[in-house]
Amino acid sequence: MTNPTPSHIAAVGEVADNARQNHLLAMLPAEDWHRWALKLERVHLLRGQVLCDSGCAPQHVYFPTSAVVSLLYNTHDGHSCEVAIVGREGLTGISLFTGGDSTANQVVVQTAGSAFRMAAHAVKQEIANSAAVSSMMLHCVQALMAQVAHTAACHRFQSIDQLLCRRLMQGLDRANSDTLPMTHELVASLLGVRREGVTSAALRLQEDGLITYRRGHISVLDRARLAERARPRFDEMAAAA
Amino acid sequence: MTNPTPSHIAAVGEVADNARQNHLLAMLPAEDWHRWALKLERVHLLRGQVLCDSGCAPQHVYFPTSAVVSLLYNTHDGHSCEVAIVGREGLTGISLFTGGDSTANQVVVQTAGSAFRMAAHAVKQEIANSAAVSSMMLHCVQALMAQVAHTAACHRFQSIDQLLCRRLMQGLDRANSDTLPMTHELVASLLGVRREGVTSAALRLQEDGLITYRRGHISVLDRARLAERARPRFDEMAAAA
DNA sequence: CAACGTCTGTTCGCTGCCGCACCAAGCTCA
DNA sequence: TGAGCTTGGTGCGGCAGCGAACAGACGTTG
Repeated sequence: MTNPTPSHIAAVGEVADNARQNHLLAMLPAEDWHRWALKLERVHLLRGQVLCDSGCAPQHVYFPTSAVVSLLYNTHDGHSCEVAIVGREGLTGISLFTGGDSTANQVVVQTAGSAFRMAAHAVKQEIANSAAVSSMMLHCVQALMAQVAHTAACHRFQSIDQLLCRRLMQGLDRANSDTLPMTHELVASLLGVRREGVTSAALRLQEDGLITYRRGHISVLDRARLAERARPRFDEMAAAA
Repeated sequence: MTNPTPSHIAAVGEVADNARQNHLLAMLPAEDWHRWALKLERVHLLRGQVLCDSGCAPQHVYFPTSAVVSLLYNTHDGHSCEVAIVGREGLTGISLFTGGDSTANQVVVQTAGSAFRMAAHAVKQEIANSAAVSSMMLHCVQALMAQVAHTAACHRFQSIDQLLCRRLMQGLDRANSDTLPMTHELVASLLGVRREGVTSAALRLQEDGLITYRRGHISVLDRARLAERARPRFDEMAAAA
């Protein structure tokens, strides 16, 4: 939407204004940020765009601002499911940091939007030169690990209803509105379940007034009850007792 | 089994002899290893021992040699399942490195055996002072992440049979013999399924000559076919075609 | 405006897993 | 040696999710 800025100075100004919408970039100390603003590039990410394929080394590290991306695990038999989700609170491409030059995960854009990116070689330089930067990466790794472990547990114990609730919450946390741009089909592929399963789960949630939806858009009406429902019923029993 | 060594020098010698059975310790460059031998402590780990509870900061980093430990994810409703497994190829307590001072995961000893450990504060010093050490930690994080992501996918797509095969393979890779010391009940709790489910899966595997077992011990007879069976049948179809 | 492709709703039979209950065969320890 | 706990084997009803197939509704595009 914004026109290309005519001068380099103005471009840097724009970066400064917008890039800090990403929480990680916002937390960078001034001395690092000064260099970073020159090395960051603003990009618009399109839904479905593959930022990094499984088995490949990332070419860039992406810091989403309004975009939301998924980390997908592809099995050798063609199935795939989402193991983590990254929005303005994080970054993609930590394998550049952890050293193995390829990720097991495919990184795909789920919600179109803006992101800032830095080339792989520049990131490696920054990591080597700044303690604050590598500390940032470490926290990111920690958060990602927790998220993936949580996903593993949810995939074992939760019903489709619960998985859907949880996924909607995750999307909501990273979106600007209460409406998420996703079809039942898409949700199904992220959760690793059938489309029909998602449809009937969504119907139940809609009947109960938690969400409403139309062709390709799911709107959350009652976030609190959605969060409650994302957790196993054993909880409710304990709470009721 | 070995008696406590009378002198400090002898103790260091013992550490040098045995600790390097852990692959990470074995790869440390000589200059780092020189310091490490003085800071490492040999411990014998007992089955069921909790090395670090979820929500707590690890007191030590453990480098298993003959022991095998599990990383468990505990849900708030009392369920739990294994998200990763660590043997002589790795270490526990990476959260000391990634910075958040608590892990989401509980670390429990599955197979009794030896390990070497270093106190948390000493580890932090080492990480700060040696590039080789932090590189080692990074690779470890990478490997762990891959393992957890794989677990997430398996929990979604695999049957109990496949989960069992996979878990036996993982155990085997880290054991000294073909016999794993585990009951059906234990396996069930690690996989997050019913004990009966494990029993019937084990029966099938036994009928097919892949394993044999008796009270608390599972022996793998045909590792190749076990590995093959751990993968979804879609693979076999593709391979057959 | 009409045609087409995408998205959602619905059905049916089947399978795998769950929860429960019970029994038999080890192993351990007094 | 015998009591008692642990471990493994079995059966049964029930349900959630799968696979496949089809129909209607929506939106976009020519």
